[in-house]
Amino acid sequence: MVLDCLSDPIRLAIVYQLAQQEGVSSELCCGDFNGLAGKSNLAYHFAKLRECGLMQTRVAGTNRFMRLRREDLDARFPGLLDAVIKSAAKDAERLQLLPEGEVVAAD
Amino acid sequence: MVLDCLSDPIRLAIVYQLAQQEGVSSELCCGDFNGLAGKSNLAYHFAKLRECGLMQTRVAGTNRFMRLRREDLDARFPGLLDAVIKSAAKDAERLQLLPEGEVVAAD
DNA sequence: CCCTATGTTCAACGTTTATCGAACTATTGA
DNA sequence: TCAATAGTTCGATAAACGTTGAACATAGGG
Repeated sequence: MVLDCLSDPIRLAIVYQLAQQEGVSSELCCGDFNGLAGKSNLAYHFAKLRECGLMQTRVAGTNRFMRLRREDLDARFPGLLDAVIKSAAKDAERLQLLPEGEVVAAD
Repeated sequence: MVLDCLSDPIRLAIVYQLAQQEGVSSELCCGDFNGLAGKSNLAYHFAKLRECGLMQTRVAGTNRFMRLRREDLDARFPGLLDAVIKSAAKDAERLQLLPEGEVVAAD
């Protein structure tokens, strides 16, 4: 179930952004992901991520703040989250570097 | 793509059995997985696993021997395969131990 | 040379999935 | 109180997925 959840590009991006917040506020609210998809689509993905235990939601007024369930995940799937995030980081690097290289060359 | 591949229970079982062969022959042939699904269904899953670079096929006579592409995977997704296999092992343990406990108690 | 065993390919199917817009709930601020 | 903001829920739709059986290819043994 967790692997299936992580295999969707939008959900992986959500998890990745949440992981980058670890050590800072550890939290992001729904609106912070508006660039990834429409609101109703995001709510769908949030529900899936919650269902399989990947994240947790805290309601504060009209906002919902979400965070990774890092400890539970590391206990049940040791090393998995780190490996996935590290791979996602490598991909993000590649995807950012390659187009820049072409744009600069075309200038 | 790799995560999507690993998120199917049959493909995960295939990868898991292949991982257990590492250090022994490192290979299994199609027929060794007949318990998991029908032949044509297995061929479909084999193709998916090959497509995303998880395994490799060697043809020998009327048999096809498959092996994990461990080195390539560890290079591109460090720690991922190990984490997934370790988690699968924990699950296999749970699934085997729980029923046995009840059978022994009912004896 | 045929027959069997091993796998793949193809077409069909039912199910699940992601996506969208519209309607809805609830909270905040004027 | 009214309007705006932040999210969720629902229904519909199109695409992708897993599964199956039948037909096909190919190698090995009698």
